Amino acid sequence: MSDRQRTVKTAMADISRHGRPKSPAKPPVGRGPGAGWPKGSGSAHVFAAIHDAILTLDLRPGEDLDEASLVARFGVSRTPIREALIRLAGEGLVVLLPNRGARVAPIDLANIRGFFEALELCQRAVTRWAALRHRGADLLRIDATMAAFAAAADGDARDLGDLNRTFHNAIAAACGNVHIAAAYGRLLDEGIRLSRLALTYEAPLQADRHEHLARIVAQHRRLAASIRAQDADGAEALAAEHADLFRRRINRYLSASLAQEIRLATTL
Amino acid sequence: MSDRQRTVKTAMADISRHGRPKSPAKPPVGRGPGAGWPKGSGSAHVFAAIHDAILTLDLRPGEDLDEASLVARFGVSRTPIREALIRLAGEGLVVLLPNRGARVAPIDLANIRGFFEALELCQRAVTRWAALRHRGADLLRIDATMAAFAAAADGDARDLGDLNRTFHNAIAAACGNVHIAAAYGRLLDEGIRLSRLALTYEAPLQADRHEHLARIVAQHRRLAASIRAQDADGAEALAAEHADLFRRRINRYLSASLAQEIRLATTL
DNA sequence: TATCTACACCGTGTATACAAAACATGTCAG
DNA sequence: CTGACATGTTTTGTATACACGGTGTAGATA
Repeated sequence: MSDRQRTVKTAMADISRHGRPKSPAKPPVGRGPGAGWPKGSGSAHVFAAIHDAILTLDLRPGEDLDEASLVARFGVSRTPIREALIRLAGEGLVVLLPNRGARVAPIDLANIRGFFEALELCQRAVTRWAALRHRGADLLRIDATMAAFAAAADGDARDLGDLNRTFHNAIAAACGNVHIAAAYGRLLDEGIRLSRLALTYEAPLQADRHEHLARIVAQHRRLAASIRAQDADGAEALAAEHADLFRRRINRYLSASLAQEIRLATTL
Repeated sequence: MSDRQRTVKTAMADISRHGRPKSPAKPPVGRGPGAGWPKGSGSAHVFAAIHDAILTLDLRPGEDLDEASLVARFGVSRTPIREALIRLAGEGLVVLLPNRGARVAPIDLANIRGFFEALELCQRAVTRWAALRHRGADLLRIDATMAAFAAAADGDARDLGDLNRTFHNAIAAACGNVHIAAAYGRLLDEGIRLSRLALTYEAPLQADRHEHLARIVAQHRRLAASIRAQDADGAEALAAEHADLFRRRINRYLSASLAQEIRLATTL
């Protein structure tokens, strides 16, 4: 077996170890034809599982994905695997190399400025429009997701990325512009990867972690309040500030890790 | 044969009548296994052909796409057809209905305001950043595509949509932000469909057509000049103005067609 | 006549078989 | 010893076979 296959299988095994995925990793009854998932759900399951694994970095950026390993892991044939990979490529999470397979989209740290630039632009737009156009149900969702994040932050949950994304997606759902909301959603996905990449360089229990979380929660609260008050300018300004907080945090971690690597490289 | 199949075949036959596609509609040698396109190109060809047909409205918005007809039309099996449809769905040009096939994404005139809003936002950003960050090769491409559009407009070419899109894509390529450029590219695609939809309601040789084209060409020229001069504010303002010109043109045609339809409906 | 149901047909989702391209390995010539 | 070439293996791209879900229709019943 080649090295490519091993890496994928290892990462997928990690999923099980972490308790993911929520849905069963294998079809209810067994293998073989006619014994799989209901009907159109095999491809959807594979897509969701790989999507999740990429966002959690269980499948690391740049890692090779060969179809044979995925077939073995998910117990479906190559057809739904390939469909899932194509869909993931459409979302920018996977890169397809003609005649040479697929790999997890690398995180382009060289152009990270462009990422934050796009994130700020979309976040400002989405938040402003949400303030202007939200409906009752939107506010309920925004408040609920905000509370979920705040509770998890209080409770010392380890990974707040998903909850933060859910909060901002709730705002995006209220903005009344599917085009920008879709682009924003992708940026949020990429942001989760960045955030978790930075976490790997972060000391597990950093000194200012609680302070930082409190700042995020406070900004979320002000964001939700200005949206509720239909204060477009205020919401947009807060969105920019919030994006900047994220940017500074990531940049801090990345430059710290860079310094660390330089230190390592020079002492060798 | 069902009605669904007939509609697709008719539209595809239109492609041949119009002289499209540029690449051969069938593999060089013939049908059957082992006689198709090189290797990974069958799917790519189908994707490009359907993509083109959707943008030209040869495949009309909302039209059903069944795999059997596409198989017959392109001479490849269902597998590359399905891959192409999935990719197109990823770009928002096709809608996949679980267990019930695919259809060309409808043009959502009800939310057209959101489209123009997103277009203006992305066009402003992309054009501003292009002014700030362009490189030499970018300017060459921008000028070349601008000249191509202007020449075609002078020469009374019938369909300037592609050339206009190429010009703005050249600007997007110079903006140094792949995230927003990608979102902008999709909006330009949808804009072409909108433009051609409006054209169907337009009298073939409208009185103010030349005046309108001259205005577009003039704006393109000023856009390129401000980008070259690295005048970010000027470029962004022009981008907004240019988007607004497009919006007003589409809205004019659409409300004219709406009035026409109401007139028709009330006289019946 | 209207409605409900059983059934057959059609089309999609998945599995698998086959072909071609890329990759690795080993051999031979220089 | 090095490099180029040939061959076998691996992996992807495509074709095809099969099974399930959805849909429409015909017949029965109220």
